This record gives sequence, structure tokens and C-alpha cells, in this order.
Amino acid sequence: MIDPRLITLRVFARCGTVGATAELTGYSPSAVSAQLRELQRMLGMQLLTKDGRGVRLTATGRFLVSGSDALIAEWERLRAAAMEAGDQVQSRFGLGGFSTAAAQLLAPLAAALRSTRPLLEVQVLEANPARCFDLLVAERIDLAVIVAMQSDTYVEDDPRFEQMVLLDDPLDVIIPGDHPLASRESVTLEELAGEPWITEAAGSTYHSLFTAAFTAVGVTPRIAHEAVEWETQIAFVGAGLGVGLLPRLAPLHSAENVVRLRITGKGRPSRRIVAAVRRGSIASPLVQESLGILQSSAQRILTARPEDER
Amino acid sequence: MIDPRLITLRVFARCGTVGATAELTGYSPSAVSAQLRELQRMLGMQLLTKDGRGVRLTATGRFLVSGSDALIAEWERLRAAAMEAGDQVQSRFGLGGFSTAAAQLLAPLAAALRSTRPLLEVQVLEANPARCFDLLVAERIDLAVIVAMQSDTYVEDDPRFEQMVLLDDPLDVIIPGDHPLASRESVTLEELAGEPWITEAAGSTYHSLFTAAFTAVGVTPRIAHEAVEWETQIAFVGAGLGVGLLPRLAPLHSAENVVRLRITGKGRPSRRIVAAVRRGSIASPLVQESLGILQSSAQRILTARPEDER
DNA sequence: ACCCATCATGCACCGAATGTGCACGGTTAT
DNA sequence: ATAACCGTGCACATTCGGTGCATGATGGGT
Repeated sequence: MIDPRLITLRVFARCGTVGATAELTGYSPSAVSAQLRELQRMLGMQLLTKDGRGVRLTATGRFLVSGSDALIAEWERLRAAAMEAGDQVQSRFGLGGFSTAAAQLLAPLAAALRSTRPLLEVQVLEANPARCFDLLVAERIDLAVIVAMQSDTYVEDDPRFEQMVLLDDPLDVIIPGDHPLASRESVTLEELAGEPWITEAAGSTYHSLFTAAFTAVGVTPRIAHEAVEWETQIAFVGAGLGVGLLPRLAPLHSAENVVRLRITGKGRPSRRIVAAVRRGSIASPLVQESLGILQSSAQRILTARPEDER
Repeated sequence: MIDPRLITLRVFARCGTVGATAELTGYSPSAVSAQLRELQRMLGMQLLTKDGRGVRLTATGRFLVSGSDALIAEWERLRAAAMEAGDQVQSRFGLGGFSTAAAQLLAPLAAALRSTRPLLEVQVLEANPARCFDLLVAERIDLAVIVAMQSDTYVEDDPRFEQMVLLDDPLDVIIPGDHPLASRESVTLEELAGEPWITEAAGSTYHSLFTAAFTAVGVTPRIAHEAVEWETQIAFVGAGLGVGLLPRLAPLHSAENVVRLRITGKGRPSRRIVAAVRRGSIASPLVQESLGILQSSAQRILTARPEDER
């Protein structure tokens, strides 16, 4: 409904380069360039300036982008209200999510939607949280299940999004089966302060979560190895290379020589899993139904846990 | 920026038939039909129902149309603000107006804009007030100078428009030169109650104004003849067929045997001339400049009048 | 009751808008 | 200096969207 060129401009405002905008929106770089040029022509505004080998938003461009938040939200609100009033649903629904954890919530959701609305075209995109927000802006997806972080990519009251907490997923410790603490039921982070830690690369989604967990208890861990996938990390731990943190929702499968321990003590790290939609679309019947399914999934996960860990 | 199909739907909501919508928007009926069908498909909503030999908005359709007022206004606001922030103006500007009176304000405006902004493409459309509002909705014009009436086509606080009073244009009486009262400087409507009146056809723009003038003083005039153009009405009066009301701004030219008299007494009928724009666009630099020009034109007209008639 | 006016819509056709892929020029980093 | 990167222009293809005409359906006029 809103001119797709404006959406493209908004995506550009997020990622800053034409190439990245093209990748996110699904267009070619030439198309993005042409769209932005056409947008400027039709509005009679100069929105971009050359900046080195790239382009940059002008003040007018930034103004337009930030002001368009309200416009987009207004449209989403209107569409949602009309959908509800007319008791109708759209034909396409894009879901985004990250990692195995989100998959545990997204997969049931997609399956449920597929059964209740057989003629609804559901598309699931796996992407990290930051990219999920990008995809929401680019209107490639309509709902994202992501891990909230206290980084700059996550702002509670962003005018572009509305968010809803689904559950807090505690982090466990995984240690080699032959580790002295392997027979324990739970440990504190302080007890593991001296261990060689395995985590993701700095700047990654979970690295900030990792450091946040330790700064909370005032310990500085020694990072020995880095792994991208959970599976790799688990394998490293099984090989006795060190210890690591693993979200409760991430399955250990049949990992050899790896033990999962609860963390006790004052530092009880967890990651917050939230659902995010474009602002205004929260009232849409499909979003409402999806949120309900997600919440019941989350509830089911929570009730399966011991009383004191909810 | 807003999908033109939604604009088309809004125009349809005003005039009710595909054909009229096509005429107003400048499309062919087939195009309007296709657009509305495509709009329903892309939104997944049923907006129209067959109704006899025509089509009618569904409840969802009406909801969407009324809700879209805020969306359109939001966009106009954003564009206006960005224009102002970036100190830039659009390339096209459509003006609408009615009758000779509005032309006296519109022509100077168009001329002034043409000189101050040489590369601005100014288009003037003559149309009656109701059609001017339609053209505003259809985005064919951006500013209209119309005669405010207490009919259903004019609502003070319509969510789609913003209006601004320019001036009140008093109505004069025109009578034949050989009429007993022709030597008077002013008359009251009561004095002319028994005369045969000449007016426009019932339902026309000025007929309601005409009747309103007489109901204000409690007189029911005898309507003897009907004329569409001022010129015709003046000629009728000159031929001694009756008397009529003529707005001050309508020139009498060199009409033979016709005298224009001021109206005094408690009923001092006048028509209110207002400028109208789409809601939100009032802050646009071009609109601001136009309103300034219109107001100074109005001021010039007012100062040319005797003190007691302003 | 018949006929015609009116209205919306489907279809064939056409043009313009908009996409892609590739090559090029300018800019920064190594 | 060279290579990598980024944006953009150009040729080309495709698709979207509009027109004009014919058709079907409905309701008012006589």
C-alpha cells in the first residue's frame, strides 16, 4: 500500500549501502539505485548524497525516514483493523526467527497456521535478530521470534516495532563428562571462573549475552575457543577443550561426554525470547492468532520446568 | 506514495459508481474496475459487492475508506514537513476553483506562482465546489477555492480536508434599469419580496444560497425563471423578466439596463469563499505561499470596499 | 411487458514502467 | 600501485497497467 520505494529507502536507512539494501529487499543493486533515484524525482526532494564510494542520507532523507515510521504504523493499524472488522486474513505471512531456540517456537507456529489456515502461504526465514528487524522493515516477514539483547539493535520502544515477551530461557553450563564438577547438579559461575570458555565470536548474537552473564557476577572469563554453531561448541566441550553456556531450549541431543548443569547463585543468566511485529500490525487477526500459539508454546515449555525456575 | 488504487477506492467511495470514478480520476472504467479488483486481491479483503447493476462498498470497504483518511493525512503531513525541512517544493501543483468569483482569486494566484516559481507546473481546473472536493480526494488538484455552503457537500471538520476562510462575498440585487427602485442605493429583501426572481436550477450550487438568503428574513420568493450562467441571468434581468441576486465579485460588465443595488436590513446575504486542501498538506511550503497570496488578494478586495461592508 | 439506457467487466492489444546482468568509474584500504 | 568495493549507467527482457470495444446484467420508461 505504501510505495515500495519508500520501504526501500527505509531499509537503506538501516543498512546504509545500496548493496546491502538490495540483498535485504531481494532486488538487484541497480534496481535499488533506480528506485531511490525515482523516489527523489517524484517527491522533488534530494534524499541522498555521495559520500566517498557510497551514498548517505541527507538531512531531508533522514527526516523523511524517521517520519515515515508513523505512516507505516498507521497503515499497519488500518490494515489490521480492517482485517479484523471484515473477518478476513491475508494470503501471505512471513515468519522470521533465529537459531534452534526460536525454531522450537517457530516450527510449531508454522505447522499450526498451516493446519488452521490451509490456503495461507506461510514462509519461514531463519535469520539472526538484527536481520530479523531488517526483514520486518523490508516487509519480507511479518513476525519475528528473536532473542532480546541489551545491544543497540534492540530498543524497547522503537517506533517501528512492537514486541512481546514470550519467555525467559535460562542458560545452562555444559562441561566435559570427565570434569570434576560433572557429577554436580548445579554450579555457580564463580566456580567455573578459571575454566577455559568456549563462545561465539565477539560481536555475534550470543557474545554480548555471554559477557553480560559474567559481568553480572563480576567475573571475567577466559575465552579459549570460538564456535559458531551450538553443535560445534558442544563437540568442543565433549573433546575436553573447555566449558560453555548453552540455552535450555537448545537440545544436547546425544552428545558424547557432555554434561549439562543448572546455574545457581546470584548470577542466573538467561536470554529473553520475544516476538516482534511491525508497529500497528499487532491487532491483525493473523498476528493475534500467532501470538496466542506462541504464548501457549511458551507456556508449555515453562510448565515442563521445575517450579523454581519459571 | 500511497498506492493509487487506494486513492481510486476513496474516489469510488465518494461517487459510488465505477464510471464516475473513472471520469474523476482520469482513468477508463475498465482500469478502475481492474484496480479495485487488484486492490481486493492484494489485501485479501472483499471490498465491493454487486448491487443491482452497479457495485457497492462492503462494510469492510467502508471501514477501510474511512480509516484511510488518517493515512492520507499522515502522508500529506509528512511530505509537507519534509518539504519544509528540506526547503524544497514539488514540481506539480493543481488548483481547482469555481465560477467567476473563484477565478478572480485563482487567476492571480496562478500568475504569481508562475512568476515566483518558473519551473513549477501549475494546472488550473475549473469545477464546482463538490467536484473540487472530489478532485482533491482524487489528488488531481492540491488546492481548491470554493464557495462554502451549508449543504452536505461541505463539512467544516471533514477528516479529509482543511479549510481556511478567505473572505465573505456579499450578494447584491440586480434589477432592471427602469424598475421603480433602480434609483435607490440599497434595498431590503423584504422590499423585493413580490418580484419575480431569477435563479439557478434547484440543486445547483447557488440555489441553496439563494433560498438561505430568503429564509433568513422569512420571505418566500417567487421563482419565475432559471438561468445557469451569470451572464444569462443578467440578460434576463436586463430584459425586464425579473430581479436576481449577484455576488459582489461577479462583474456586471457593460450590461444594458441593469442596476446593481446593495442589500441592507437584517438579512445581509453573502457567500463564504474558502480555500481547501487535503488534510495535512497545509504546512507544505507551496500551500503556505498560495494561502498567503490568496489572503492578500482577499485583503485587497476587502479594502476596496466601503468600511461598513467588510 | 418490452425495450433501451446504464453500469460493470472481460478480453485483445499496446505502451510504459521496472526489473536484471554486465560493464564502468570513482574511492578507499593494503 | 593494485585490488576490492560501491554505486550507477546502459541494453535488454518482462511484466504490469491502461485503453477501447464488446458483452452481460439490471432497472426505469413507455
